[in-house]
Amino acid sequence: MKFDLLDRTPHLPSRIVNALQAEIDKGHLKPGDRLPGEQALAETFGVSRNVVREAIARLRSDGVVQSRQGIGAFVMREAASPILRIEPGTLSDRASFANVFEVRAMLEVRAAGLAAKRGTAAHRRAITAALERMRGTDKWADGGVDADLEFHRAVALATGNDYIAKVVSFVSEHMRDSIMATRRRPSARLDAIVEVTIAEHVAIHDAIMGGAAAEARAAMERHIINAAARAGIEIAADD
Amino acid sequence: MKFDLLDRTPHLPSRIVNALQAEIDKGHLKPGDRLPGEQALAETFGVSRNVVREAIARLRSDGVVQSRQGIGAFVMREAASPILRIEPGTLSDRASFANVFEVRAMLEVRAAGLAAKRGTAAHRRAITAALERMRGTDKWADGGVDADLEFHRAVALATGNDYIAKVVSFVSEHMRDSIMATRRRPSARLDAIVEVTIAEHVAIHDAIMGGAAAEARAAMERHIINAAARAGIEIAADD
DNA sequence: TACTGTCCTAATGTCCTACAACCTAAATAA
DNA sequence: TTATTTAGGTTGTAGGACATTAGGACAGTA
Repeated sequence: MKFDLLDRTPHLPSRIVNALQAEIDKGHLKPGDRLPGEQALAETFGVSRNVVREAIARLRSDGVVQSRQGIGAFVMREAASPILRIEPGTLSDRASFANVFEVRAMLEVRAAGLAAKRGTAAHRRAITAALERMRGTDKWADGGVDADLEFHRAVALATGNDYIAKVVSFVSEHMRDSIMATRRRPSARLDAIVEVTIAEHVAIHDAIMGGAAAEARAAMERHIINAAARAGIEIAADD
Repeated sequence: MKFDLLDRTPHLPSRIVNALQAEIDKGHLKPGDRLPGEQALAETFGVSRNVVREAIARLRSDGVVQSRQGIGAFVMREAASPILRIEPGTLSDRASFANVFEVRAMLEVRAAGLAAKRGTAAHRRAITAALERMRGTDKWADGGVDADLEFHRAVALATGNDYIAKVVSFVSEHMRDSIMATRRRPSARLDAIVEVTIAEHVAIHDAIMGGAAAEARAAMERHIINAAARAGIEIAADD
C-alpha cells in the first residue's frame, strides 16, 4: 500500500494520522479492513513504531479504527464515531463560513424561540450577564468575542435542552474565525460594528425576557443574517 | 500531586487519561497549569513513559491540554476544544431522546427544504438509493436502521453544505438508541411501524425529487414528529 | 544598571530493543 | 476426525538512549 505524505507539519504523528485518514476517506481502506501492522507502517513512513502507535491511538480515540491486541487495527464503520471533530483552520474560506452561518440560522433561531418560551429565571440571568459583559468590553479589544459566544451559549442553555446547548457550543467555536475575519475586513469601522452588534443582541435579549417567542426568533434571525453580511456573506432568509 | 486510579480497565493509557481528566474536572488542575512531567507521571502511576505519552497524546488530541517541547503540557481553556464528544449510552432516558429529536427537527426540516432546492442529480440518486435499501431490508432485521440513517445523511448532503452533513451525521448516531427503544416498546407492531416509516420517507423523497422545498420541509417535520411519537415522545410542532 | 552571549538543566519528541499478552493457523498427536 | 501443541505474527508495555527545544543562571561588557 502506498501513502501520500503531502502534509508537512513538523509533528510526525499528525502526518501519519492525516495520511491514514486520507486513505480511509478515499475508500482505499474500507470499514472492516485491517490496517497494515505497526511495524510495517513504521517502515513505510520511515518513522519509529512509537510514532505510528501515537497516530493509531488518535484514530482509535476518534472512533475511526479499533485495534485488538494480537490481531491488528480495523477500520470502523463510518458514522460510529461518538465524536464530531472539525479541525480549526479547515473553516477558512467564504464558502465554509457560509455553511456555518447556515447551521447557526437553523439552530439558534429556533433556540431563541424556545428560550423565550422555556427559559428559567437563572437562565435569563445568565443571558443578561453575558450581554452586560459584551457591553463592558472596550471595542471587543479583549473578551468581547468570548462574551458574544457566551451570550449565544446562554441562549442555547435557556432552551432547557442540554443537547442543543452542546451542539451550539460546538458550532460557536467555529464562529470565532469568521468574527476575526470580519474585524480584518478593510471597510470595517470597528466601533460602528460593535454598536450595531450589541443592539442586535439587546433585541434578542429583550424578546426572550418578555417571553415573546416569535419576536425572539425574528431578532435572532436578523442578527445572524446581518452578522453574515458583516463577514461579507450572503445567506438566504428562512422562508 | 496525588491521583486516583479508581478505573480498572485493562488498558493502562485509558486509566491515566481518566485520572488526569478527573483532576482537571475537579479543578485541581486549572487552565494554564502545567502537568507533571512525563517521567514523573510514569513513576507516580507505576507505568512506562510510553503509556503516559499515549495518555497525554489523547488529551492533546481532544484539545484538553497542549504540550510544548522543552517545557511541558499545559491545561487549555475549556471551550477551545475542536471536538464535540457525547459518549454513547449517556443518551438513554426519554428526556434525552426528546432533546435529540428537538435538534433533529431544527436541522433536518430545514435541510430537507434546502435539499429540494439545491440537491444535484448525484445527491438525489444517493437519496433514492438509500430509500431503496430501506425497502429492501426485511422488517429492519439487518441493515434497516443503517439504511434509515443513511437516508437522512443523504438528504443532509444534498443541501450542498458539508457542515450540515457532518452535524446531522453526528446527531443521527444518537438516533440509533432511540430507534432501538422504539423496537422494544411492547405495543410495537413491527411490520406496521416499518410500513408507515417507509411511507413517510417516500413522501420526503418525492418532495425533494420534485424540487418542492416547502413540501419537503413539511414531510420531514411530519416524519420526525411521528418518529418521536413512535418512541413515546411528544415534541411540539414548529410554529 | 542594563544588555548579551554561553552554559547547563529539564522537558518533550523520536528512535531502538526487548518482552508480555494475545490471536491465528498450521502441524502434530490421540 | 478431533483435540492439542507449536510456531509465528501483532498489539501492549517496559526501559534506555539521543535529539530538539525552551528557559534560567551566570559571567562578561557597555
